[in-house]
Amino acid sequence: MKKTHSCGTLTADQMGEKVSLMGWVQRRRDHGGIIFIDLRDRTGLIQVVFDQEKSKEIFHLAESIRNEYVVAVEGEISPRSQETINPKLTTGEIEVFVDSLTILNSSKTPPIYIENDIDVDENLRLKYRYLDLRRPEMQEKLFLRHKIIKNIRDFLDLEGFWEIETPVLTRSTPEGARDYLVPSRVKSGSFFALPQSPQLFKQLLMVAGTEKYFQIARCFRDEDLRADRQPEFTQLDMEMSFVNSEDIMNIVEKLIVDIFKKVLGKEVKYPFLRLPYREAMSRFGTDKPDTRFGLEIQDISKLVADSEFKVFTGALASGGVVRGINAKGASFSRKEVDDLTELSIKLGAKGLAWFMVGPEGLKSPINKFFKTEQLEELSQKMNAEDGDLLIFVADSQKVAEEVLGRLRVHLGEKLNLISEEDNFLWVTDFPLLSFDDGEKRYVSNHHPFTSPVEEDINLLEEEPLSARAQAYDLVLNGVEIGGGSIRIHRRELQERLLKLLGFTQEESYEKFGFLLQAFEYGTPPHGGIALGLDRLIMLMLKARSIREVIPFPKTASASCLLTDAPAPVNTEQLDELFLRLELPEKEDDESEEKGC
RNA sequence: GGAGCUGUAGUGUAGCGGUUAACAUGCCGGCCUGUCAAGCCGGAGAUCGCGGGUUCAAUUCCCGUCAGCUCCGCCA
Repeated sequence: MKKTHSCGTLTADQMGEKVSLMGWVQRRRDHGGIIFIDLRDRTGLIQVVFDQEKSKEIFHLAESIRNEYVVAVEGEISPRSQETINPKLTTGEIEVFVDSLTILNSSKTPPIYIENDIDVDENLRLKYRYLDLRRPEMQEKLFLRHKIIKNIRDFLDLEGFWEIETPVLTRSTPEGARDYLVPSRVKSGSFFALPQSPQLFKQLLMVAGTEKYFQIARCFRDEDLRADRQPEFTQLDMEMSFVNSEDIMNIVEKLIVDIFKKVLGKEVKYPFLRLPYREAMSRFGTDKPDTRFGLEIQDISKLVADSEFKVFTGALASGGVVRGINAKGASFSRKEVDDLTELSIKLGAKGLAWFMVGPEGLKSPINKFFKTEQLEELSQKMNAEDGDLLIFVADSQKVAEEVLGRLRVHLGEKLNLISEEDNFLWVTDFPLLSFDDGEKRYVSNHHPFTSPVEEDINLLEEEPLSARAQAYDLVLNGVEIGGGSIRIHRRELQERLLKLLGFTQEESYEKFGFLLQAFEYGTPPHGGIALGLDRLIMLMLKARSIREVIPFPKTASASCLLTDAPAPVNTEQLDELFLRLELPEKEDDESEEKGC
């Protein structure tokens, strides 16, 4: 017997046709003399009917069927009588009268319901992921993920990109995230690292003359997890030769517009806003602003400079700033304002100055430190209206931006100001370097292969922090979904950068010699970008976590509840690799010999 | 590494210093020929995450631990 049709695709057009269906039993309704089964496959449900009078034998077999049994049925597509049509089912006008039944497999009662909108511990969903993935909403996610990736491939193919694979076993390079290491058996004592991204290989592909490269690349970073971070994740990795930043941003915009249109049927507005890093920080307090709502940060430093309020003037005197947000229409209670203050302190502020706006103007315990005309000016600058709440942080610029940036998002959510639209933007003009106080050296903001802006190259040695990078981040709804840059393609400049980052010449040659050498053989100017596919798909499908769009994700402690990985290995395996474990003392009973 | 939240039949929840640990759903059995969240009747099912402490008595209070989730650090 062959499956001839899919359950959810059958319509009244096939009326009278004999069909053979195979799938899972969603539900059985046994009325004694007649049994209904909702048969499910990945396309949907259809009702199949067993009539006692048609065949005692088949009917008897049908009585033994339970949920999630896998069955094959043959029968005729029949119309339902008017009263028995089920408008909730796409196949609700028809049903299949069964004249042959085979039970292909039985099933235990599943630990989770195979249906949408279940409210169940994520533990269970992950442990029985194969059942969780049977649920229609998860199947939809798998399908759309497939569609998105297929569209990306089609689009980039038409644009002349070649999909090229790069190694997963590669070498550990300094900078960046913690590497996952893989010991070499053949070269004892040496290790491969799993790639954090195919960065250097894609640059070498440009040296190799491939001009336009892309890859749906699995990347690995051994860092702690978040709702939008997994230790292994998928990037759409791209690189092009003979291009500038604009070229790359343009092609990515086209790509995004194309997949939103083709997969979701949504029109995305473009070109995307380009926001210089400095402006993003001062207006939104973050380098990945959510611009779906207002509540922008205002600077009132000048305005309050000659007030009597020591918290403000003190911060200004030590080189800080006073900045604030008008929480439009917040009309918070005193308790809510106190909670907000507490949150600010948790975020790193020393406190929160606030004014409630009433019909007579600003009201606050700190009113007395300001002259009437100062309050008036403040009102105007902040566009204060009855019912608003003005909040201010006085601190270093860095702290004020950071705290207000977070408060802004918090308020946006609390005040329900965030619209459902998809809001893309580019953040550009990042500083090339920052100074790491802990390590006492300059570190790359993007990565060490990012090219400075041409006219800033001469700043590198005397004023390194002022040099801008030819880098750009793509942000969607306040989530960073990608970043890229124009790369350095000349050995001399790359060596200068590495030196600036604190690498000795020996270290540079040892770690990056292959790249520096490659640059000596006619490397074209090039640049690229990597998009976090899981995050993009999560946002496209309005999922709450990337775990929802990754078939087999890991938990917050980076383990797989389905396979129980990672797991100990036996000593023979370690011996082959010349490895010996030296674990921190901890009463561990019998954790040896598990394997997978 | 740090903080917070959660953990009670298969599942989702309730509960309380002393109970026969409750409800819904699922499961099992019976009845039932038009249901589609089928219905009716009956039944089984819980070492209250784990360990320790306080107490005459702990699922309940305390401490620790494990697991999951969220956030901070970390994530070129």
